[in-house]
Amino acid sequence: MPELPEVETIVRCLRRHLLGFQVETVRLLFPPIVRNRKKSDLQRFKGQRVTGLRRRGKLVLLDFSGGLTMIVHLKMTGQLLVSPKSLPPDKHVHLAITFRAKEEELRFRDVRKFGFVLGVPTSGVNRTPEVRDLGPEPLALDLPSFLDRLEGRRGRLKSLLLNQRVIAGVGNIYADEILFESGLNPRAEVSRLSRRRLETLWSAVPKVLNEAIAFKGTTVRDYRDGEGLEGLFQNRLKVYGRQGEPCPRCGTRIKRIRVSGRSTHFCPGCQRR
DNA sequence: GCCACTGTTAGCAT
DNA sequence: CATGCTAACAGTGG
Repeated sequence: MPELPEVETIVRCLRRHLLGFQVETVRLLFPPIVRNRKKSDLQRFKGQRVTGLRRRGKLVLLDFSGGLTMIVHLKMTGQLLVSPKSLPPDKHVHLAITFRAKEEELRFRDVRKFGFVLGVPTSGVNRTPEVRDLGPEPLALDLPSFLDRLEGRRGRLKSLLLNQRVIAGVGNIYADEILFESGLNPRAEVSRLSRRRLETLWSAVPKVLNEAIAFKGTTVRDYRDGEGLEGLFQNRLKVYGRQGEPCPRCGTRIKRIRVSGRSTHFCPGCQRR
């Protein structure tokens, strides 16, 4: 679920709550969510202070003193929650970190268990495959670099937006919204798009993502920020989940189709190609 | 109860 | 190498 705007919102929220606190205990309740060979690697974080929170694509990076970083991917249903220690965790909480002189603990909760946590040296973050294989950040991507990335690519336009090696952070919801904003068809063949259309696409990407960040992300079902709060952008979605409703631009009924295995929402009126 | 569906992506097939 | 499908898991809704 969490795509770039949701992860960005979580990171900003956790920053306010966790920065400077020193880890007291690390409780691993469901070891398979840890991607390190040795699950005990996470115990190295004990005694370290939180020095920073960052986002890369859809990954959350928690930096600690002692040169350690915790990489978290929330996949479909993962959550990072700051919860009172007095509130008993439910069965979907797989990791809990307590801090000195803090009544709340940080919990990694994930109903579907697709998400993961990985402890690495901060100096090696960019060399870990999860980070290394990501494309550029869409909010800091100039037009020439964008066009370079698409050079020689083929396939459906939507698959391209979803490909994290091309651009990092766009998922199913925002891919649909970006394509609507651009007036481009999700099934368009990438290699046949004019330069002008690619330019339109390029400008729509940060436009949609920044607006979604301003509204603290989209809650369809599971997404919550670090405080357990829902996003507000779901009310402002133009096409995602709005099949059967009139297009806000031209009034045509929004359709829902399947593109490379993903449910896809678009307006047949203003996204003809 | 059964079946289809879900916001991601690794791993395999083509 | 690039691109396309599917399964991994759990829950929900028809």
